[in-house]
Amino acid sequence: MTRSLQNYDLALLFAALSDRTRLRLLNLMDGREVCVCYFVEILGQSQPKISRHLAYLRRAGVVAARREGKWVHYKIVVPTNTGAAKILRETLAVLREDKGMQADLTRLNKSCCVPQKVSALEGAPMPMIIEALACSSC
Amino acid sequence: MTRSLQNYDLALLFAALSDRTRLRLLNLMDGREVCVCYFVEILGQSQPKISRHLAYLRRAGVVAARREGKWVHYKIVVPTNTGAAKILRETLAVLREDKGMQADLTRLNKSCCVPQKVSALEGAPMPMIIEALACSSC
DNA sequence: ACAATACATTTGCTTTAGCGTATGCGAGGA
DNA sequence: TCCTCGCATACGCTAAAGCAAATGTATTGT
Repeated sequence: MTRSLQNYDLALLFAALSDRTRLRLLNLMDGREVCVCYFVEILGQSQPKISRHLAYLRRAGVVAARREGKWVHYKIVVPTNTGAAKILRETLAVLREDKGMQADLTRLNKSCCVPQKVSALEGAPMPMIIEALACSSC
Repeated sequence: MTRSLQNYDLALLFAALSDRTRLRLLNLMDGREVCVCYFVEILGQSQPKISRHLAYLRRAGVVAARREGKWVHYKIVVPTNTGAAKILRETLAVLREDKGMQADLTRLNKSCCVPQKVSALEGAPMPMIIEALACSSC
């Protein structure tokens, strides 16, 4: 059914999406489960900063974390609210048209296909393609 | 064409949408051009507060103001960016399902159909239905 | 058990958001 | 011209966001 939870807190979702760094993180997670170390490497920003923004996204219920040994993987969680889900998916679609976002993805692909070239990523688990974002209604 | 301006500042749009009061204002403007005095009356909040939030929405390019004598009317401006437009329209759709938002609209209809019953609105221009938000592609 | 790795969290700081109160400004009306 | 109305903005404050730097905490390797 196309029913949504009553009175979904849209403002909270938008607050999570209102920061460029967080949008870059979401763009990197679009269709993928990504290890934190990649975020740090690709965005070229401090690890605590990345971690804080990921925590923000987690508290807003937009992403989920999964531990695997030393590493932690993040992926997008599509909201159960139908409208919020559409908004998130449309957001990702808009990000795909942004040059900076495309550049981030290019660097991610370069890094993960030849991780040994990026010393910081030696032995890091590769980003994994997931289908959780398949468009169900838009 | 379905082309969008490169690198639209999504974060700015989301910042504008990340506040409950601003979402209530947008909901009242959904398909309507509304005079500021109605916002003050319906939301039951101070005039400067309403005015500041309207200014925030204006700076984000989400609404436009039109002066008519002493009164100022506000209406939603759908972004030229295709994706941003979809996000805004979907946002309005989600708001329509919110009980609080529905209550706001009920009060707006009551106030504007019998403005003489609300002393604060004596002589105020009525909200005007507009078609600017007609769904063009969603 | 000890050290190193990969993240998370705390601390201290600066910036910005949001609010109430007071004030400014443009458009009528007397 | 002065006053009032409708709205916008400035001011002073408090709370929250965002950052860098330091510290804490699992997990793994030795």
